[in-house]
Amino acid sequence: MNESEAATPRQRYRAQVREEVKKHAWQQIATAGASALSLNAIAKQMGMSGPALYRYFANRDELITELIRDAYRSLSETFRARAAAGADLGDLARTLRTWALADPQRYLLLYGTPVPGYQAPEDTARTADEVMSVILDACGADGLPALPQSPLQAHLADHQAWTGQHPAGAPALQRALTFWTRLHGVLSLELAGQFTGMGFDPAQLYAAEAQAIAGR
Amino acid sequence: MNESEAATPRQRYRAQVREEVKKHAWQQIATAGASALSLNAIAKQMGMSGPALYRYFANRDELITELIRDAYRSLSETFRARAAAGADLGDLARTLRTWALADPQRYLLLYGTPVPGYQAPEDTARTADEVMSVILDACGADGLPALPQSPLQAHLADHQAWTGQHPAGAPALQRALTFWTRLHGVLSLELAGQFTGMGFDPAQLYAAEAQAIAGR
DNA sequence: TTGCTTGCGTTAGAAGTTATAACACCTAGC
DNA sequence: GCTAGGTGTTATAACTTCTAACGCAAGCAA
Repeated sequence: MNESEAATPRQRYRAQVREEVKKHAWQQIATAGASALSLNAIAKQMGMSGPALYRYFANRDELITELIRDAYRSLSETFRARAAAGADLGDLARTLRTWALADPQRYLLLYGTPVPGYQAPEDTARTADEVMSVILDACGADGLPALPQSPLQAHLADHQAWTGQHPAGAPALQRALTFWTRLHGVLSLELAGQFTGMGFDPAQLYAAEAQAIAGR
Repeated sequence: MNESEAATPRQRYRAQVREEVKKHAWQQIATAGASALSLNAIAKQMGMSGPALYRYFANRDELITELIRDAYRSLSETFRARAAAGADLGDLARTLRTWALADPQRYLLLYGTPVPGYQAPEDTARTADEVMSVILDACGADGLPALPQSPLQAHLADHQAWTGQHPAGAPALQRALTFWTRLHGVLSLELAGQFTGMGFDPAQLYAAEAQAIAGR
């Protein structure tokens, strides 16, 4: 938004083209995965020659990073909107699955296998923190099912670099992390197709895990 | 083994070269990920010209498939050996983490983001079933911590395509699946580097999850 | 209105990649 | 010892990313 309503016509045009490039990029990623994304193919689809795209993105990595940025923003906005509408932890779990299934490769771009050594830019980490912050808020609610007592809570209480200034107690910290890892566990295996042919419904497995952490 | 002690010297040589190719492939994967694996680069490392490798692997996909096959075999053998030595479910959890950390990209090759549409060959599915079978065995033991009752158990009892002829009850089925998804959730996020900078120790989170499923 | 600057798209090209084809050689086995 | 099959070679096609050099045209300013 900030980009497309820029002052000069050139900036507006530029923003518009960048958006179109990203649109085609998402299409390619959805069908063949991020590793198969080709700047050249995108350029051809848009009716221009390959090197022209480099006016808009310095290289392939920059485009992918921009896609990651957008994906994090989308997830963060979705979560904050639901939280603002009064969602509890269980609602957030369902929201996450809906968001992931809407575009599996988008989820996997954020949480799937990264290239070894890839360093996410600073601002995406901050957007990811927004997501975690919403989860932490919801983990502070009353009436959530008990989690097994474990030495983990003491450890987390002593190592809260990731919580920022969030005033969450040790049980909430454990619940938030567990929320993340358990739901990601089901979701990523489902999206990777590891459950296909096994016969059961991944949604029910997911729901059971969500209920164990977030209750009814 | 079966391959390298083959009859003719040519077959023996062939098997030897294939092994060396795979060795270099694993090195490349470990440092740059599977998507960066280059047959050409491997050939140069081995002191031969690019196309020579195609005598040994029909194409890149076939090499990667072979690596996946080997990885599954390694995991299955590791698990069956531990089980034969009397390992319980908690031991298997620790075994899994050790195996994964020994070569993160090997774990991610099996359980990370796949190329959309990639179909694993039949025999790898069977090797993966061996792993699940060992887990199911361990899930049938007495004295494991209770899992929350949920409609999932009824659903799993009705949809057991994946259990083969394994005589496991519904609680064991749920435990086995949960073992897989929860441990994978922690492990994959850790290997993907999602915990770096958060301050806590992933091993403790993993241990807590392992204990919740497998007990002490 | 007349420039001038800046940005955009082009082609050309270097350095990679996967993969096929055609050819030479060597070796294993008859 | 000879022959056939397996192995490695080079050449080539069709891709990829990305840089360089060029021309054009649109926006901005005097």
